[in-house]
Amino acid sequence: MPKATVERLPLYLQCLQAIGDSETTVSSDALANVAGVNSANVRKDLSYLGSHGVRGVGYDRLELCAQLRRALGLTDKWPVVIVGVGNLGSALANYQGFDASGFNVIGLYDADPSKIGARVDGQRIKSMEDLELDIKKHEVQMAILTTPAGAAQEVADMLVSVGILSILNFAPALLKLPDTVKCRQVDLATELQILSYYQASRPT
Amino acid sequence: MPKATVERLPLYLQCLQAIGDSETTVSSDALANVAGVNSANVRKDLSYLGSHGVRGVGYDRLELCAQLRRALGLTDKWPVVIVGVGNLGSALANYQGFDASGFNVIGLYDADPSKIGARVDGQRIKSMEDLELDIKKHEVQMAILTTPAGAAQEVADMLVSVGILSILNFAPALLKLPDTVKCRQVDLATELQILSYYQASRPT
DNA sequence: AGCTGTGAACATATTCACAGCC
DNA sequence: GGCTGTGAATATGTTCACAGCT
Repeated sequence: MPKATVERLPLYLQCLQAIGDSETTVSSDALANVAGVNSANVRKDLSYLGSHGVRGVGYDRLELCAQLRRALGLTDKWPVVIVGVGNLGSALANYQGFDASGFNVIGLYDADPSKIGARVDGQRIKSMEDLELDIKKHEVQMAILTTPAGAAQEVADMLVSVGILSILNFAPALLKLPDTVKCRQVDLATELQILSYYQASRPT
Repeated sequence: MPKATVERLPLYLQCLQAIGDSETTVSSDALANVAGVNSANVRKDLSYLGSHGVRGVGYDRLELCAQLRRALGLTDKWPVVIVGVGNLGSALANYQGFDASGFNVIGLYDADPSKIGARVDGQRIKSMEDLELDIKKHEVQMAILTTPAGAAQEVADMLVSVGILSILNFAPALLKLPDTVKCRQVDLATELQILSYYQASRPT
């Protein structure tokens, strides 16, 4: 499946949720409008799912949701860990959508001893030693990294060494990782700077 | 300038910062290695800056930084507002890199009266009324949206009505905006789901 | 010798346009 | 009539490969 398509599938899922129960069937046009995408593009994307939309009608909403979930590998919930429980880690830990999105936060971890034992969204913050043990025990493969920039590489190395294969990195640091590990970077400065470009080059 | 190039410029800037004072000159190869990009791609990207690298030598590090900044419209600091001061908004407000990235957080705002007056990173949380006034007064064009999903659209509409032209949206909600307004969406569920796809389809 | 800048080749992604089916 | 699925056309992006400068 093309990379560009993969990156749009979650959007479609989100749009279908937004459309809600009202419609039992959804056309590529309707989905395209909500998603802000060309409708031919939507159809081509969905055709990779081996989806069978009905000509003259559209796609069955629930079936399409199920197909998107299956394609994204969301049939079972992925266990994930959150490493670094500052404001950002806490914010993510409090996010109520993990379950609906297909994920299960099995633990929160921090290197700061004074934080250990505190509760965030009902979960006890655990130590970095616990992190290693938990990853191995639950065969966790995905981690969310919300440590300070300075600690990110070191923590990432440890995560990789105990079996983590996907990292969602919110720390403003470029990680050097083996190419067996997939990483996505979310960076505030980067996003603002991209907006700045378009802002600055706006016709006035 | 191509969209793909624009989205890489901040990365180059970050890489140059990471390379630091040690080198006075940087080759496209060196930059490519740090950034994880093909070196021809780097050269082509930089050629859009009208950059003058020196054959046989490379690019002058400081000059290149300056050119990247200029191209991204970061010559003056953009004033930005943060709307919604929950954990996420607080986390972003505490980010120490705004200044170095080219931005200046002029205020934090929340709709919850019980939060108003509290301090985050030295700034007093202000009301939504203040938000409108401040945007107009300081001619703010960029906003970071960190409200709950339910409030995002309403707040966005207000921001647009008082002159905001770029929104960085962290709320898990799809905003409907006039196409004069540029928006970038940062979504936890989306990022995890993309990772899930590659995780699930990994050769085992 | 070492590096940039860039045309040409290739690869990926998007959109059009329409046949085919309900 | 309305919508899907998709080949063909177009647009965008990446990489190669090398001439040209220092």
